[in-house]
Amino acid sequence: MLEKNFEPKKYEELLYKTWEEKNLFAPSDDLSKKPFTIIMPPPNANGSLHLGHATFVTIEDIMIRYKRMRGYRALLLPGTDHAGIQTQAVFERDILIKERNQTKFDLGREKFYEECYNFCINSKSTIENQFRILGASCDWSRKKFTLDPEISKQVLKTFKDLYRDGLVFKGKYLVNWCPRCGTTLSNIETDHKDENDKIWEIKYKIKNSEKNVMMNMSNHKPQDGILRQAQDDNSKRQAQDDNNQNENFVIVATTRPETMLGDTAVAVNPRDERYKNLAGKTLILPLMNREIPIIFDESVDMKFGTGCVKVTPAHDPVDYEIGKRHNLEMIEVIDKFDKITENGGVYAGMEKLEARKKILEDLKNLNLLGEEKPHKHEVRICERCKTKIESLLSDEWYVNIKPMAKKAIEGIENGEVKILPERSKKVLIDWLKEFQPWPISRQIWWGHRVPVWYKKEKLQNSKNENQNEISIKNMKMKDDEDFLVSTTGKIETDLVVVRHGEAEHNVLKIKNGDPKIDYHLTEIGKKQAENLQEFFEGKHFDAIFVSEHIRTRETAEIALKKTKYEKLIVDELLNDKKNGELEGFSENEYYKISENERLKIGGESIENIQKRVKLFIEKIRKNYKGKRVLIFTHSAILRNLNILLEHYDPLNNENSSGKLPKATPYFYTLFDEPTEELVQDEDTFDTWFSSGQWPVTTLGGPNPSEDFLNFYPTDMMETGWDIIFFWVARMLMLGKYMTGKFPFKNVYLHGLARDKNGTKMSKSKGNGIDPLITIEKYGTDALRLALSIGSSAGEDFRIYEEKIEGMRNFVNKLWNAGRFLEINFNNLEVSNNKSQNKIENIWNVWILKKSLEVVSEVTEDFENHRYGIAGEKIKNFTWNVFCDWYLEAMKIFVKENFNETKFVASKVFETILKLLHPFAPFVTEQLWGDLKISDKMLIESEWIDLKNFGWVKNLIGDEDVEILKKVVEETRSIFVDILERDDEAKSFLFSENKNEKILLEKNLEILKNLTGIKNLEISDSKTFSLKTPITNTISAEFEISGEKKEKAKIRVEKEIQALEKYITGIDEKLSNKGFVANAPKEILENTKKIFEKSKQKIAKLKIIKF
RNA sequence: GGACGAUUAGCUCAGUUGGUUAGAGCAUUUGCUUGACGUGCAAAGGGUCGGAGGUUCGAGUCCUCCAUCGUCCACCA
Repeated sequence: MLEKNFEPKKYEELLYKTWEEKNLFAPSDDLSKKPFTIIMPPPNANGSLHLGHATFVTIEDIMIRYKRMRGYRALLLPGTDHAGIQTQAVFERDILIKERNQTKFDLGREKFYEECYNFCINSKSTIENQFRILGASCDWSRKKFTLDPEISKQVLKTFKDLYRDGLVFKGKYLVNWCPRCGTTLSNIETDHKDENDKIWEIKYKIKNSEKNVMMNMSNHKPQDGILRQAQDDNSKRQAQDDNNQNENFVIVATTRPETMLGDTAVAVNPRDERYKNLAGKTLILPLMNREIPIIFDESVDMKFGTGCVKVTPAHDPVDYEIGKRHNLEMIEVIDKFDKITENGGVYAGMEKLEARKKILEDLKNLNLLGEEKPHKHEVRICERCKTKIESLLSDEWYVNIKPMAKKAIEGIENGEVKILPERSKKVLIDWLKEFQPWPISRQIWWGHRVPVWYKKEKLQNSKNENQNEISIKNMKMKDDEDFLVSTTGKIETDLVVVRHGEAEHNVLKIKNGDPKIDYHLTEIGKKQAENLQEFFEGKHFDAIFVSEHIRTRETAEIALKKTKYEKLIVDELLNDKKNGELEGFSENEYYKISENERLKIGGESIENIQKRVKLFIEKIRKNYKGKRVLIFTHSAILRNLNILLEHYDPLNNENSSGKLPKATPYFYTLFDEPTEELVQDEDTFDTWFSSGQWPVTTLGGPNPSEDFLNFYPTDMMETGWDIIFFWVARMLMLGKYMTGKFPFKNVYLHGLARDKNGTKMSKSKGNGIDPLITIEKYGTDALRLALSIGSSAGEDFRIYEEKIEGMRNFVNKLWNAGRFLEINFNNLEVSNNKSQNKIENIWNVWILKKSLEVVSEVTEDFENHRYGIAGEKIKNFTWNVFCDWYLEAMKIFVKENFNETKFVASKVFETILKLLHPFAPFVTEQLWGDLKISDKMLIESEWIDLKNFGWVKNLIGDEDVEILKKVVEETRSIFVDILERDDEAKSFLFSENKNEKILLEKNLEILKNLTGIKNLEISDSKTFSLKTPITNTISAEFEISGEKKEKAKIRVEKEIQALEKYITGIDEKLSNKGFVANAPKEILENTKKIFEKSKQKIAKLKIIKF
């Protein structure tokens, strides 16, 4: 017997354990089923569960559970992200500084990495278990971590590939530098913040100024003008500044006076009349006494400040661009530790802000400081630690995303990748169109270390400018020769090996090892080769080999149609296995003969093939060491490559050895020891560089591993819209680059959780909802329902305790419906063989039909990703239809139609459990088990197939239920409102229609129960009572006492009024020629019907006598 | 500065392609209870759908403008 209330804590953990132990989260291995894959956004390994996680887990789990029930090979693949900068910051702050009073330098790089790794592994298991609490039905056997050896290996290799393809470059450019994190950041890793700051005016002397300049200037008012003479200043200053009496100044404004140390020009707008005559002039930079030019640049806003801008190309993005345009010197004056560099003259070594103070002071003393004004402006801050960003020049690795972005844009535009909500399409495309190179190196230790190795000897020759600088970044490299891009520090020769596409002899099942016999590619084979074009486009190979067989050449030629290459090198070592006398035999006959026999008649031994492969590899080693080579060959060669190059086996296991996928690239690397001592680059990759490869690497791609072949490209990428640029854009670009295919077909961007007032949830505001506390209090199902019902793609949603409480109530309601069924039926009976039975009870017919309507609607909503709406419909059906009407009526009729009712109630409840399971997996699974619906668990049951319910269509009686419902609603309302539930008063129902009268009589007990009127009778009309029409033929009649008559009268009058108003509207409509002519038939006829009905009702109401 | 979104009952939100008298939950008021559930049941009050135009036989729904709020992007010294 179920308990009175559902207590989630009692069941949730156990249920999850059972699912997991029974391995029900793993995708079915039935390959005839379609795959449906979601790669989960990996949460940061350092943190704990927050509502954002709960949101995506809920939505993704809904998708996966639904698809699993629909019979897909559903895979929800979990994982965690090492989250470079963030983890390093957390680890430094919380562990090193707080607990041990250490810095990372105390540990050193290796130790730091090791300890940070352990720290992550610990947090990782915490968050993984928290995902279990959320009910995520993900396949834990496939879980991944961005720093797993296999993943890391591929991440580094991708960098190498990009480098080989000319898409990676190193350069010294202006970057966003976070002084706290001590690293470069990409643009999207910075935020903007309004800040109340100050702006200072500084005077820059014009060198050798002439009178005419001064005269022109005097035409301007001091406020907007902008050149002022020293004489304009007060006499005190004049006295101090006697020597400069006749000099002119340009006044610039700045919020960051310290940057003036690096000024190399002052810019004005070329259209600015005020400064036309400054052409060719130079200025003397105060404090530094450096001569700097006046330049003219369109980017200067004439209306802002004085219209003169000091230009510091090395420390400001705008100035940097101006500097590039005008070929200005870039003088670095602020270093990566926020100190003034040795270029800063006497200020060298000072803290940035300290220097600012001193500079202002010195300027004041020199009488060169103008006004100081408060100034509100936007500053850039570090997305992670909120520290103000410094712009400075730094050597970084960049990815030229332009070609990849172009492809991504195409994919989005042509619908290859669909995005929900639609509007995000434009946002994403606009962002991709900006084509800014992506800086991917970060100056932190935690992450994938940049796989670039410098020759130590050369490094020692170059000078390390700054003692504090622990990076080798600033060391100069002469050219490409001086470094090696390598994932291991060894010289790496990459082989991409492709088996030919399907050829004629494959179809004919004929053995062919003689290259003189031409078997061409079939149409399918050509198609297979064509599918490689996208992958090879833009890729560079140092040599391309084919075997002597025409099929490899054809495959190569088609596959490389979009690729630039010189020639195909034919090498007989790559030929297919020789068959000797068995050449041309059918496979059947061939395999009848033993290996030994075959060798005797000229067949080729495995040893011999291996010898050929070895020879070939030696050849490559000799001629293409450190390069990348593409090979088109045969399965025999591929297999033996696998055996020979033990370091990597793309076949994964022996089961797959039977069939090697055709026209699929396999990747191998040959390693050779370098001859010189090498030192690895000290930077690590931007976290998003590895997560950008996530859908590929988690599946073991781009190597043709089983999972990669079975699940890539994935079906759905579900994530928050806030990381669309960070992540979605990068995955599209890198996934396509790595595999030739976009990593997912659909993107669903969920909204972000907000509190009741619509403000973002954050720890600092304290308005966040902790999912774990919430679950503890209300259960996982309640939280999941609150997060999913009423949410839609891209729309932020509000979540608050009352909402969760409401969902908890619903879960309990469902539980009790189950409990009620258990009380009545003990267990449920859903076997399909009863489907042929006639259903006689009208309530049973009605609920069955209603439930199927819901199935149909909800299924469509699921298919269209309207999960919020689907959930709401199920909830409403369960509560307001099944419980409030059906179960209430059932209480009365269950005894008469026990078997039939048991069957129908079971069937409908089964339906409810199935529909609701994706949203509320725990309570539904528990009920499913407790009511013994099936031996299978609910999670593995099949979705309702409407085809099995065709017979329901022919059942009749559901319309009668609609009539009864109406009777109940009308009667109940009057009974409560007018009669004030006076049980003494007599209440009657009356129908002019004989059948209806029988219907009412038959359902009298139900009507009594539903209306709450104990004395309800079916009777002939009594004219002395309050008689209210319900339908055209049915009326309810009440015997009411004197004081209630007035109330009744008001009610009836009100109703008449409303109806009359309504009917006037309809009348107008119907007399409108346009409406009659244009409205669709259905609408028109419906309107007419309603008009008549309403008219009749009014008439009936009007004749009521009180 | 550019782009996008929102504005419907006191609060939080639905309202699919324009077509019956605009819905739900919460909150409010009133009443109900001997067994599925008070984490419940029933009834009631509450909206000229932000404003102004327009298209249409018909607009919460489509178009234009405006207002307010919000978000994202962007180099304003």
